[in-house]
Amino acid sequence: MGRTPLHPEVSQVDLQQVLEALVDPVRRSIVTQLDAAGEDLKCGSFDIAVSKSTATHHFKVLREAGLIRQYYVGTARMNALRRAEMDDAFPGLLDALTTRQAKGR
Amino acid sequence: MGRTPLHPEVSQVDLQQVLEALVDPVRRSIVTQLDAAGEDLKCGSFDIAVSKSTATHHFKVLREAGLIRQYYVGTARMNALRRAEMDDAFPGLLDALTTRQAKGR
DNA sequence: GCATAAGTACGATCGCCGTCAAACTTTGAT
DNA sequence: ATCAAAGTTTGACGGCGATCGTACTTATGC
Repeated sequence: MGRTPLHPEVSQVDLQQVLEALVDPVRRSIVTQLDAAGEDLKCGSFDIAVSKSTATHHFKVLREAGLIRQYYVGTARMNALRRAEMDDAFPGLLDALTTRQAKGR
Repeated sequence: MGRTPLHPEVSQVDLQQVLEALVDPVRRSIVTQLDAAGEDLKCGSFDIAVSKSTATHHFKVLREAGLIRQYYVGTARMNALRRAEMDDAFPGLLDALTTRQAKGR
């Protein structure tokens, strides 16, 4: 497995790429689950209804958009929401999507 | 032409539909131009690099997502940003996209 | 009435994106 | 050493959406 995956600086990511990442319901669900958990989660512990290979794809898109940071712990790949950095680069965006109001709708 | 086009209540629109509308750069540009103008604009006065039929399609998507309200004035179709209603339904979302910071990136 | 302006409606095309299965890799446990 | 667990990689497939041109509709102005 690739030792440490590539992570962009959030300053290198543009709004377009972030929105393309967040428009997919599976990926947005990953983000909200991470936000709700308040801790890093391994890929396998998300509640998403897709195959493993599809999940890998979604995590990659989120990582390349600067939304999550990934690192290995044994065989497990952990996922961390890059909240502070995203809030700094795109103020209010994640807030607008992780509100209970937003998740309900 | 259809006299008065259909407009959903914002309460009938879900976040998924709004994001799908806003993820397209042409449509997001329409929204930011409306926001910057601070007044209603006719379809023809937007700075977008697509054909008229494509433009019609984009305005329809924005209208059905509850983002704009359309009405006729003569042969011109006017477009109004439904700011207050969207802010009420999805707090902070439009703010996050119309910030100068967001537009620059 | 006629021409022009401003959009709309309708197909058709084309590329991208989400999806999966299958084969593979790496790590940890027995 | 083997085996299982957890992801990754690759290739293929299918559907949806952005785009355009053409033909059509409606209103305004002369």
